[in-house]
Amino acid sequence: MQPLTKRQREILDYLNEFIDEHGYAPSLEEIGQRFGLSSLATVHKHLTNLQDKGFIRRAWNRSRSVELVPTRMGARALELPLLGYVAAGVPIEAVVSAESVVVPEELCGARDTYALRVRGDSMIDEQIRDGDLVVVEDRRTAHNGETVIALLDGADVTLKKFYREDGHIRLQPANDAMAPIIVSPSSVQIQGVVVGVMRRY
Amino acid sequence: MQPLTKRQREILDYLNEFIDEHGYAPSLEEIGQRFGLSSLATVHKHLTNLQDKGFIRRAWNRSRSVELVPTRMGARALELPLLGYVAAGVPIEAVVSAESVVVPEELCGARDTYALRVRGDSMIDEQIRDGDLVVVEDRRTAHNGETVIALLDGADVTLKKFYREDGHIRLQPANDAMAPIIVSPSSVQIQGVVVGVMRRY
DNA sequence: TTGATTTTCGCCTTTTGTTTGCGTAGCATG
DNA sequence: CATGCTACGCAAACAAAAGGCGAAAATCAA
Repeated sequence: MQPLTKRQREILDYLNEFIDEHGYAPSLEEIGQRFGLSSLATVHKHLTNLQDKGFIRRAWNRSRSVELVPTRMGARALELPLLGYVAAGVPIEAVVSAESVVVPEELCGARDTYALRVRGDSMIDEQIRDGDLVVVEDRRTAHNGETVIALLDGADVTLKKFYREDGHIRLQPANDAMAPIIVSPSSVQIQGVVVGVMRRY
Repeated sequence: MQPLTKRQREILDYLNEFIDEHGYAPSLEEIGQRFGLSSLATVHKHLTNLQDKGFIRRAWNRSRSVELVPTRMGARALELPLLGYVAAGVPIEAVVSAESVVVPEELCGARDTYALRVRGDSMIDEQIRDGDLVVVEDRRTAHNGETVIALLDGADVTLKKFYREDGHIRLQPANDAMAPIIVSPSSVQIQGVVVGVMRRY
């Protein structure tokens, strides 16, 4: 969508306002009157320009047929670093200036947030599949039932559901074919908590 | 992207601010006035440099045609209309100016795209759960295995996997507890194809 | 058909962007 | 130190787009 000039912006704003108020578009004359234009040709030219730039649509030769095309731009989103893969092994190497992903602000946590690509089907029953992108909020503690990025004995990193039970921590894969990992609180380190999932077909 | 000089940074910031405030770009003279430059050539040269370094785009010889190229922050994302719920019943009422959702551009299809909130667990085995947001590309045809929004007999709308088999269409829920729907091609109308999924915890 | 509305056609003025030529200052390099 | 490069600046001439006019033609809806 191309940028507007001052006049075009004024007219577009007026169209917006008028349609919002009346439920239908103004006639050429009403527009001209609003802006003190004595020639409808001028108005018509403006509308044509707005149409060329993709801000409105018009049915040919129909009264009050201008339609605002949804602008759908300028939305709030953040570009999060894509730090690597998660499943097993040691995926989170804080590679500087690696890839990055655009994520809607609503999907991000309050604190530092990053993204990881999921490898394998260990969380399949939690509706997280191979290839999905998980949005991870960087924190060191988790509540029961949350999906976490956990570091085991300073070595392996996995994506599991987190449960604190008496005397130990249970890391539960959401997959019947896999067994839970039960460890002492001292040997597990929470790296982050999954706050969002994104998938592309 | 190459680094900016001090002056270029100032001008880029001003462009940002002006466009954000007015909805259109400043003219060369307005820029020059803001910075106390008496020659438009100076302004012009700055804009050319900014363009060469990839921070702005300009249409040739067009008024107020400078456009900021999306930088790291506030990255490329679209605001798609959230048209309602999908599961069964008739969810897609093209409610104007209803809610909307911010979706990364990468998740959107090429054509018109909108979002729906998923109700129920009919697609649970496809890793789409109750409450998820599906990004739907508006089209009328689908390939085998794609997840589609289908309209049955002009009445019910459902979210199913699509299979064209000899003589009929099979709409397959991804849930063992549910039976597939088998209908003739004439009584099913594809409304759109799911191209993305988003979930927030 | 008639009245309301939109399109189109010249022609004009104003606004805006582009180009060329010239000049200064800072900085790095050979 | 001279040389060349880049950033930054001025002024004027020019070209094109944007904004505007009035009238006539074309279209649509009632």
